[in-house]
Amino acid sequence: MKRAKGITVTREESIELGRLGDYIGFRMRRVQNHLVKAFEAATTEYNLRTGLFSALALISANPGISQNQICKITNLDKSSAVQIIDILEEKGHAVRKPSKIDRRRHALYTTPAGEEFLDLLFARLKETEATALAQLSESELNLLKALLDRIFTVLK
Amino acid sequence: MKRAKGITVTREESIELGRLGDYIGFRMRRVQNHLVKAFEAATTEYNLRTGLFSALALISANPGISQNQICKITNLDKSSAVQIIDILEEKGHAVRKPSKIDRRRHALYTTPAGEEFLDLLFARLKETEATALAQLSESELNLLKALLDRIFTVLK
DNA sequence: TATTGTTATACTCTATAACTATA
DNA sequence: TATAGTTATAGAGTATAACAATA
Repeated sequence: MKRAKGITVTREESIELGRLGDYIGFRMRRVQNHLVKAFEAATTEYNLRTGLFSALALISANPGISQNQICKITNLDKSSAVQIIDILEEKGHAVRKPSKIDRRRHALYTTPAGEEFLDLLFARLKETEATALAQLSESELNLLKALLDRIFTVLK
Repeated sequence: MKRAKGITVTREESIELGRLGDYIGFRMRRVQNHLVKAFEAATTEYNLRTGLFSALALISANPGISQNQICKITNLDKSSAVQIIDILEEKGHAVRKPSKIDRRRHALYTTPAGEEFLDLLFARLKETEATALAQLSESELNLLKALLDRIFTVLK
């Protein structure tokens, strides 16, 4: 079963993963790389900046959220958040309004155009994942989610 | 159970993930972010460049491997590979030798120092993952690996 | 003609620090 | 004093294209 670890690059040459193959991190990264690339390929026309999709989705799910709160969830730097919200405002997908509870903050809201765009992006994401995860059954998918959540909960 | 999706940022404010929480990609990224950061924190002293660890591990597992073969496995660009192998050579962890089968290629080999360094890095990785994955049982870990591999096999 | 490795370059993303206005 | 947001800047990573040597 040694072959199972190898990846055939050409007909002749097989490359061993060695110890690398023993780690969850490496296996997750491989899958993650593919999912990210597939989603990027499906959304090249929108030239999505990293973090923009998550930011817009979080604003939609939490009307009035602040830039700082987005940073805390997404591990984004606050200066990157400024750039991303700038883009969202330029494209008319979100707006900054003054916060009523803290005048230092901006309260962020999606626009109708932003919601439409978000629907579109989620549709693309769904297609992307459906293709990638087609080989897993419903219960296996739920299992995978549950395991990932268990790990995440501990890490937090 | 609505609260289960929220992440408490302060005592008062809970942030909803909304539709984002429905996707495997988002859940994997969260976990992946943490694993990567934990490993980086455990190896800051070595100032590891992205891809360097994988490259060294692949050279170790495949003595005589070419730069191009490494690129194919790791999704690294060939110009990035040059930089990484340069660093590995400077630090005395790997060497380029002329390939006997193709004079365009370099055949890459680890040095004893490189193997020692690799042992050290794998030990750090093992500790990192052990902490992160402590809440999963042996069988759950194997299950997670198997599911990730099933997905990867299909993607390839 | 195509591939391996190299070099140079430009672009994106990230990290940092200094600044303002508020708390 | 600390926090939210802004700005500017430098660094790291990635992508691209042009090139030489070899297949």
